[in-house]
Amino acid sequence: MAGGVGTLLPAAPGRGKRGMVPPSLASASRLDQIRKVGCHLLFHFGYSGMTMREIASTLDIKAASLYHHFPSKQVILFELMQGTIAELLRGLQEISESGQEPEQQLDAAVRWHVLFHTQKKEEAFISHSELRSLEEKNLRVILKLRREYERLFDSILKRGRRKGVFQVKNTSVVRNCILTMCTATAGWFSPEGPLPAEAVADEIGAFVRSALLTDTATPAAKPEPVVAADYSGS
Amino acid sequence: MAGGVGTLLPAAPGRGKRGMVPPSLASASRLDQIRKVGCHLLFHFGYSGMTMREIASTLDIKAASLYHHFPSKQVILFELMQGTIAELLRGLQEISESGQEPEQQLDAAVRWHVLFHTQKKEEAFISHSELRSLEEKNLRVILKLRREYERLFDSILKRGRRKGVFQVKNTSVVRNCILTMCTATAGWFSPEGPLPAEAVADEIGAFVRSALLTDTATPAAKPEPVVAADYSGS
DNA sequence: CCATTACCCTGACAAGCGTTAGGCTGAATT
DNA sequence: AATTCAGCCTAACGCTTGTCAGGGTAATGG
Repeated sequence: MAGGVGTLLPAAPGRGKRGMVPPSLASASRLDQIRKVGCHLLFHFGYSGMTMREIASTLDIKAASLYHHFPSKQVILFELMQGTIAELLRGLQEISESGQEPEQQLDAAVRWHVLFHTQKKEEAFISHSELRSLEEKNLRVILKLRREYERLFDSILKRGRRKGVFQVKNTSVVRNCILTMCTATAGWFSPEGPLPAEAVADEIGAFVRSALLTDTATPAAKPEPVVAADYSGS
Repeated sequence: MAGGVGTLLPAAPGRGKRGMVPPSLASASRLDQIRKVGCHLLFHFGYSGMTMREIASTLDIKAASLYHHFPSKQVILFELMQGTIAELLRGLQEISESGQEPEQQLDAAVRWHVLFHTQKKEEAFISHSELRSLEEKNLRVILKLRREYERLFDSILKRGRRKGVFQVKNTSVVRNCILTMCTATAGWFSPEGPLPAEAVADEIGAFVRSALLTDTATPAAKPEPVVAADYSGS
């Protein structure tokens, strides 16, 4: 990573024709191949920029054959988003049922969110950028999951505030700030970059901790000082 | 704001047919009308989801007539992005030429970025989400502006770190965190929400200050305590 | 009064879209 | 040996896309 913001590797105009099946998914089932290729194209071109014919040609089959596996283009998008967000939600549910203190839960939640968005960056990116492409019925399903996710996150923040360890003025502003910051890693993080996902998660975790923790709070399980030399903040 | 993440007001499928010219732009020049309507549609449907025919029908003219004002769809997008990012950049240039201390410059930069993205949310949102829709030549122009923006922001962070007032481990991670967090306000802020843009900018400013300032740093021009009662952070 | 210009129109073009109908093939199941 | 069925095909459907050529009309400026 470290560079710009990304999302533009295979340059929109001359997207490289015809079908060499990416060897990475040669062994997967056709269904998974379609999912994977669809995900890739959605990430790079968006829903209305992705075509069934391009999914097909990447897999060296014809567009019509896709309908043996999926009933429509919309369903490809919907299942991808549903699966992704549901998995993301399950992770947060586990954290919030862990019985830990709010400081540790916040740490874990941020870490989980960042690692998820850096390791499954395409799915994650799509799941928050293609809401507008969902048909109404599907949209309602996704928004419900999403609201539940925000609700859980908010409850961590609120418990921390009640306990006096978080400085949070407006819960939904702070929640939006934290979540969007973590979500955005899916846009700029690159696994080929100098920093591994773990390191990014650590740094963002420290960032959020410093931003929220009151000075009387226990420093949570802060793994290491934030700055190389000089100071160790908070 | 305060609710979900947004960007989905006019529900994709049944987007409300035919042309009532939005009265808000009845007096503008045709060129500006096209710009404005194009911006609106780009915001809601993305580049490949926006059609020339829909711009036209909103203005009660035919699609072909648009070509009297713009040579192509691509140019509508490009000019919009170019103008927006250039304006954003000018603001940051002024700040970084102000001769203030890094703490104040960071404050001002965050505030500028947030206010810009909340007040011109459509243009701003498009300018960072539609990079992938730019033709290569245009993309290079935009990326140049963008990199310059990041460079200026980085230099504020680095000066603050050298001075010992910012705790910044990895400059580009921290910069990406701050900028994407501020940028994302264009996605969830709503002028009809309970909080005015100013208040959001203040709260995010405080968030960033708390995250970055070392405990030896002067508390900058912090306008008010971060939490209602109990504590005043940093 | 004539010429120019700004602006919009009709009508069409080639290309591309998601999707469907119907048929072929070869392997698995009975 | 007969049947089923997954998986792919060709061919086409109706529609939408960006864009262009060419023509009209009303206002402007000499």
